Amino acid sequence: MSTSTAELLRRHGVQVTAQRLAVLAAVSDRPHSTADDVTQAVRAEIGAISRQAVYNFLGLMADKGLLRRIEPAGSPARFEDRVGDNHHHLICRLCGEMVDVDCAVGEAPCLTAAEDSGYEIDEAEVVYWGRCPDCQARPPEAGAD
Amino acid sequence: MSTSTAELLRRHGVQVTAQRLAVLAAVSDRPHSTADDVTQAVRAEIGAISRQAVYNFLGLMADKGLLRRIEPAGSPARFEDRVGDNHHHLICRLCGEMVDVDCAVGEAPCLTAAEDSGYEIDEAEVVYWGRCPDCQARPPEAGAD
DNA sequence: GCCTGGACTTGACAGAGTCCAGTCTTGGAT
DNA sequence: ATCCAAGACTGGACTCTGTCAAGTCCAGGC
Repeated sequence: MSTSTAELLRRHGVQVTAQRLAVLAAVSDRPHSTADDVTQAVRAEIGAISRQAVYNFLGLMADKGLLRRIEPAGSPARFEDRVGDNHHHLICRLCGEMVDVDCAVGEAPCLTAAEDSGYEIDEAEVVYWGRCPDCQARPPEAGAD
Repeated sequence: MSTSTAELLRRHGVQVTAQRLAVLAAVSDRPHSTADDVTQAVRAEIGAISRQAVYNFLGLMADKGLLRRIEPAGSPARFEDRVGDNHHHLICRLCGEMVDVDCAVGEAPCLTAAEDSGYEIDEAEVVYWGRCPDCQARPPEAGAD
């Protein structure tokens, strides 16, 4: 798939490098990765990359709309390559695990505010908060250990 | 109203101090304030307070459900004393200005995810992104000046 | 094979928030 | 009214994310 990934980048006027392909592969392999997760993964894959290169490229891709940046409360920014559809996220309050939730409506903005206060709204971002199955199963952690 | 504010705190088993009353007053006066905004306001009001005291108390109040903490992407945490209802926020992408939007449903979670993946959902957080009236009126800022 | 713009690296820096040790204050008990 | 202990406040160091800037290196067009 790397070939078509490279194609995709060139088509968007973005130069292709080994680092960039590895970053995209990492995000694709582990959706909802943080910049740091990506850096680790890329280093495991191609040996080395600078923090800055990762930040630059992730930011560039997010600007181009080829990656989506998610910034949940209390967490560093996360990235995913599922773009173009308008899905939302479900996040566990305890462990931070995040999963995708399809949007019933399908296109952004998928909700209309009751009163827009004169704002020109282009997106309704929805985050569902709760407890994931694992954290429900293993709940209180009452000072055990 | 400070008297009843003090009452409220005691009723929740929270000690009352001049700093705390000033912090609550500041948040009440300027909803959507950041911790730093609050610190500035309190210093103007009672002379001095430490950053730490502000963070501790805001966190405590948020835990008790007496204040609500909002953490929009790209912004430090903001606080408001409008709790108990389930309203949402409308944020300007350009200037960061934030306004409240009433929730049509009224209680959390106000939306049901299409597929909950086994999660136990307790809140649906909605953020509307757009451009505020001011930024629409004064748009491109095309490298002027 | 050369050249130039863009990508990468390194290191310093900034903003937001937390941790910790010591001191001071609140508010219940005497 | 005074004393005392819990817990609030202070100041400073520290961590974590992310950004800026200067210099070097490489992709890809000629």
